[in-house]
Amino acid sequence: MDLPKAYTHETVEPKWYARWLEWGLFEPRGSGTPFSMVIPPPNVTGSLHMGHALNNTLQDILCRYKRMDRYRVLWVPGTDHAGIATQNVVERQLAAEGLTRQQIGRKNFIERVWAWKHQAGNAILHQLKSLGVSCDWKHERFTMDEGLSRAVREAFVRLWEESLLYRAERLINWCPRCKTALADIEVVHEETDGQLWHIRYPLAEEPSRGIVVATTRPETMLGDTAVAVHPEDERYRAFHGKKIRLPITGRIVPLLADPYVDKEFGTGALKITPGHDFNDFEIGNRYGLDKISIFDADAKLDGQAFRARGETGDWIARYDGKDRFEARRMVVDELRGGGYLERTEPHRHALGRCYRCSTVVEPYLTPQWFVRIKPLAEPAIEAVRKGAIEIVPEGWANSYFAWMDNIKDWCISRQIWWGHQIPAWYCSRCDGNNIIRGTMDEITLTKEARPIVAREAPRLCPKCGGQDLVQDPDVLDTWFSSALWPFSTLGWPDPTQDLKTYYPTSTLVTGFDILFFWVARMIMMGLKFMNDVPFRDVYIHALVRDEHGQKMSKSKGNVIDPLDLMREYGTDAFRFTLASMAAIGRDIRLSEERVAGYQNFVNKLWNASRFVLMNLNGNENNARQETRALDAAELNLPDRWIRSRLAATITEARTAIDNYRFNDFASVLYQFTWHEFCDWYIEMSKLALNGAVGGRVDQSRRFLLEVLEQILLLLHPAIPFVTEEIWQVLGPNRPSIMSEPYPKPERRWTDRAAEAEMDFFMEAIRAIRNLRTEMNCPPGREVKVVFCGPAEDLAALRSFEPYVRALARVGAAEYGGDGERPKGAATAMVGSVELY
RNA sequence: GGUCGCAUAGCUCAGCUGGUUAGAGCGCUCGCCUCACAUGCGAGAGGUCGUAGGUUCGAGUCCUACUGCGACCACCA
Repeated sequence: MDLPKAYTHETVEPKWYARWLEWGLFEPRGSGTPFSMVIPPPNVTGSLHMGHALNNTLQDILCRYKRMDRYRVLWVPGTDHAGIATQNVVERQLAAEGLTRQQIGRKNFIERVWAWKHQAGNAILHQLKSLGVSCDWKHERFTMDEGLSRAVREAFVRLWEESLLYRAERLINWCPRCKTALADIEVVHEETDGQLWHIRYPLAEEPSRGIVVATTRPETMLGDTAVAVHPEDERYRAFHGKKIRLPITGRIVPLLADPYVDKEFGTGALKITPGHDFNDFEIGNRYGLDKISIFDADAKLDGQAFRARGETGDWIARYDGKDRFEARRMVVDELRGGGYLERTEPHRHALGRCYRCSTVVEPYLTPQWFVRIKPLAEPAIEAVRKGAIEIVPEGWANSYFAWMDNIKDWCISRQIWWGHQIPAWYCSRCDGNNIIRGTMDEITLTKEARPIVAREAPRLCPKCGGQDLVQDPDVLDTWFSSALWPFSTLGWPDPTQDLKTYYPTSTLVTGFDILFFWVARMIMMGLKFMNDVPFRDVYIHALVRDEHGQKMSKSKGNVIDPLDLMREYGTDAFRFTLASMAAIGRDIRLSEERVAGYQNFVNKLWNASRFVLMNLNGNENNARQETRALDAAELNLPDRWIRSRLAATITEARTAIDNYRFNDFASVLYQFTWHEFCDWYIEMSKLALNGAVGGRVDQSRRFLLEVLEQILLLLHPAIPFVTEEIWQVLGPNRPSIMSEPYPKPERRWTDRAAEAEMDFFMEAIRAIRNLRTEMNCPPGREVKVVFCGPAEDLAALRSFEPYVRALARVGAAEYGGDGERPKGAATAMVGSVELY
């Protein structure tokens, strides 16, 4: 029964993690109230970063606490297939071999992604394990597991059957690099310095007159089908009803008067490109304008788009195949050459970029699948408004409402290969003209194609009995499967015991960056398919920044690898740091010094434990119940005090964690452990153990052990490894600390009189030490102290004299009878301190 | 453009529903290798709580404006 002089996290951490697994301690146990959480599934492509570390540390603290507190805890881990991100990774590998996915074909490509997933995809889970997370690995799921894929198909089909899903040609955000549609929230708007080009469009009838439009995207004029002005704009009243002949294309377009146009902006005249601008699209719909899609999927000019309309001219050949930015330069040059470019001015505006690859997105007219979202959003809004779901900190509820109130239909189809292929098929016989076969096995579907939606591939066309059915080549947005995560991981659509027991889950811990991507959608889908919220509480934690408050990013080179910190300072120190800085609603500025500071705390706990251990004689455990039940009358003051303080600490720690105040939790325990238990209680216990203050020595030993064990139990959720290590040395061969109940304060422990008395004595000791320092008294040198004050206080001090002697190095004490001194003010009672 | 958040010791931050001398960690100063711990012990310096008003018996804590940061949302070409 001994602790090594130094704590070695390198060997202790893996040892205990392996044993916890072996003992099945992460699996739900007992018959307590269920407490369940699902992990925000990290991307299979990911590696552990600070965000994951914080997110999972907080979840683990909750789980370990609840588990010890006798809840039946299930924490479901897993990973997300991360469609575009993963596809990009594997495509890059192919590129290194000089290949493209198109060259190897869809089937081979998907096999290749799976191979990659099996080989490298679970790295992040191993990293999570080294963080100590106590999730139930037997429940591990992957969003493309067979079970979860079935859930995805089921959800899709049900939405379709209830007309909450439709396929239609709409203007969507298109990433020309990923070559897929994106949902609105997958577009990151970025303020960018651009230009505003003022272009003169001549009237068809009188080319000498014209109207000047202002645009940030001159190349889109090739797709213009109208010009609009405000109906009450006096400048343009004379133009109403006129036709305009566009430069370059020579296309004749109408001039519209529409109040949407802002008279103040630019020239007050707006070119309308319904095929490449969301507003123009709306206007186009109102006036029945042609929507010309001037680009292909690569955002290169598509000559066919013009030829198909019967347009002619050598400009078509000139622009055909040109990239959109090249086209812009060409258009500007050509306009300038033709005298159409009136002027340009610098203009700052928000540019949309792909959230995966930062390519400037292109509004693009294509057939896509959409979720009709309003009917799903309404109950989801209600759930938060009525408190069925509580968002912490509540400020985020505002963002949630703002987004949900203005939510637009969700584009869920993606033109990539890695993901859940859409469970819709098309009949070659019925729909032949709408199915365009490309090279290899690629097909393209027109907007008129009529999908047959089914859970499993149909053998025959239900209409004509045809056998040649092709599946929709698109896959679903990754977030579609994530939205089902809280119930798909529990076995849905089967009515499993897990679902019954653990749904709705208790708490979701996540970052605000995926509030809309994920949280909002889980709420909508949970309510839709489970008729109940997916979780009761949503705890939204902050971002981990560097010590200067900068976002960590590879490009800035300020990324701190959590694994490095864990290796250097120990996982417990790292976890405790994260917890202690996780104040509600505030970003975390992580500095390495801070972690080092908490490593000292771990070390302090270790050494305090060594002290306790070396003072035990082996019989203490037998009498623990007795110790806990002892009456105040049987105890000396320090014992009464520490027990009372312990009770208060337990209450505060529980309250903190119950309210997701992880920083309070950490701070309360730090304070108690170091500054009450170590600084005072242990120091005073030395006298008791030496027999210098009377009382029973065995009782003092038991008290030391008892309080230390309570400290270990309290701290375990935050620093699981070192607490288990000490726990096991204190009681060899006993069950894991994880299976112990979380401390509860007993009413009799609270002893306000003892606390007041100790405060008084501690103040006296500090006053003496203070005076010693002021008079430059060497630390080892004993002094004589004269106390003056009310007789009652003097008597109290006299009873405490052995402690005063030891803790303030007092060799002799005198008690003068100055009744004038204020009662209870210990500092004032220290009349004089002198060398003797 | 809209919404929200933050401004408290040198640094990073607590301070929840307004109430005794505003706290912590790190850093700093001084003195100590005191038999658990120098990853330590003891003592100490350091803050007109962003600015200006207001509510109140009383405000870092509530209200208003301003300044400075930051975030999110957004179709003004």
